[in-house]
Amino acid sequence: MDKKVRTRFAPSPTGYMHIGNLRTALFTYLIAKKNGGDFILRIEDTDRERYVEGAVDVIYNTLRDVGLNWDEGPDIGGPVGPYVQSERMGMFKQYAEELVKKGEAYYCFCDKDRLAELRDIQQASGITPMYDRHCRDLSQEEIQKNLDAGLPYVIRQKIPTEGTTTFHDEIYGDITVENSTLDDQILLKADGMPTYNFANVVDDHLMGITHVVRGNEYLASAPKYELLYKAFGWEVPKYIHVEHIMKDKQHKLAKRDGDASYQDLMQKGYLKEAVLNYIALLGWAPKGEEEIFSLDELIKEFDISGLSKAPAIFDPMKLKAINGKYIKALPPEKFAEYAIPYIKQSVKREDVDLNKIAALLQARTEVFTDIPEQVDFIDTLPQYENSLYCHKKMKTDETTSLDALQKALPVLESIADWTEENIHSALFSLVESLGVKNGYILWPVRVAVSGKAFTPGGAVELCAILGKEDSLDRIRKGIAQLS
RNA sequence: GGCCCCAUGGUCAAGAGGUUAAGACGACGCCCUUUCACGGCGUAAUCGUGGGUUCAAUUCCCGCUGGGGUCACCA
Repeated sequence: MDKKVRTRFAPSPTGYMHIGNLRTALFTYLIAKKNGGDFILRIEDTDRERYVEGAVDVIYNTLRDVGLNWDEGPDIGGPVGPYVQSERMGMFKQYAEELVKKGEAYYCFCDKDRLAELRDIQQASGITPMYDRHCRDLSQEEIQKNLDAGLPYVIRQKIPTEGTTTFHDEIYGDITVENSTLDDQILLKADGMPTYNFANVVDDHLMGITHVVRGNEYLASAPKYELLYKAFGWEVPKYIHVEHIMKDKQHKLAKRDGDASYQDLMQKGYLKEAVLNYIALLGWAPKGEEEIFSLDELIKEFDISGLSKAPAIFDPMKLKAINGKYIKALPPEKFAEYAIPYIKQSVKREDVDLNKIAALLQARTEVFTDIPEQVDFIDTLPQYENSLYCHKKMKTDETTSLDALQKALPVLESIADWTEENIHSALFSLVESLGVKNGYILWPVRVAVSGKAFTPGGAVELCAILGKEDSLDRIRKGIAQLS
């Protein structure tokens, strides 16, 4: 029987959750849960330069918000802690030294100046910059002498000079590269701290990680990882390299694009379920035709074979559409709860029924931030052109509209109890007695009352919301404007 | 530039050596409807390009083109 699946999400606390990152977390989580395994959170906070106050909370909050709950992590602990990389720093030196003993790594005393100079020369002559292995074959005596003299050193990986290295990726298959193209990368820095690549390999091994999901940018360093695992004699985890999320064909979705982070999207009025659902679909395709999935459904549906090899372009339209589906599926009370703050942004008057407005809005809202503009006519009737009254299909124009409004006004004035039902029957009996099409009366009324071409609801609903006095007032204004 | 990866409609994408080349978003058209929306129905791709292999390739191989990634004592 296979051992238990363990996956990990290992973000750097930058204070920003890119949706590509969140998607990686999602896939990582899904692979674990799909196989009844554990999802582990490891914070990679060793980059002090990039440290941002409160950034770890952004990670916690985002993950919790969308329901990606971790089984082990900094806050809840676990058997293979610590789960914050800065607290693990002391443990890497011994592993680097173990590799030196095995002849898989070596001490390097080259200083940064020499390396910079080397790089300059190589670049100038059009060669790919690589360490020239100056210290690779130092004698035991030389090494000892330097060590005794207290010279600073790093430990480098000893890459085979010949042959090829092949690693396996679950979506790309086998990938082979010439060892001669691989650099003798630094494992342990002069300050005794591990480099990212080295720490990653050791941490993943120590934490028993079985599947590594990471961005495609790591594909190029994967052979070096492969070699490291082999050097240690450790079992290599399964790799799943996922492609980037693009803004367009040649640019990755970046922070400045405004759609790039989970926080951006939340601010724009998207539902977290919709965002999670949409990003799952970016670079992954379900087997069937269904596209709307809850997190639990994703666990059932997800399969690595559906992952794409090509980058995917982020499509705000599609996100909107999916968000709209989630909004329509919301219980009306829930929708009202979300929508009312947005309605209040443009509706300040207090004599209108916000819940009623919300009910009208639900079927025609794709994103909450669209709401204020849809209901801005409620507080004040906007200026509008008489051309709004003209509708070829309704066969209305300025003349017929004036007539319609003049006929509708007294009928509406006579309504004692201003309810939607009463308005409806009053207007429809007028239509009937005149023997005209519904639109003959209703279209002009709606225009007069809203001043807009598109409104959330028809004439009857709008009148009911605005109240008798305001509705009649607006109709009178319409009559005046048309006269 | 070296190395690696990728390439089906505007976008996300399914797909198999021989199919009418799914579906979704968007677009367009029609229907429903008191507008818009919602809903329903329908329309639009020969699979980047040039060569192979094959009875047959969009599906396999090679070149080209295009795009992406990567080449730090950063993570």
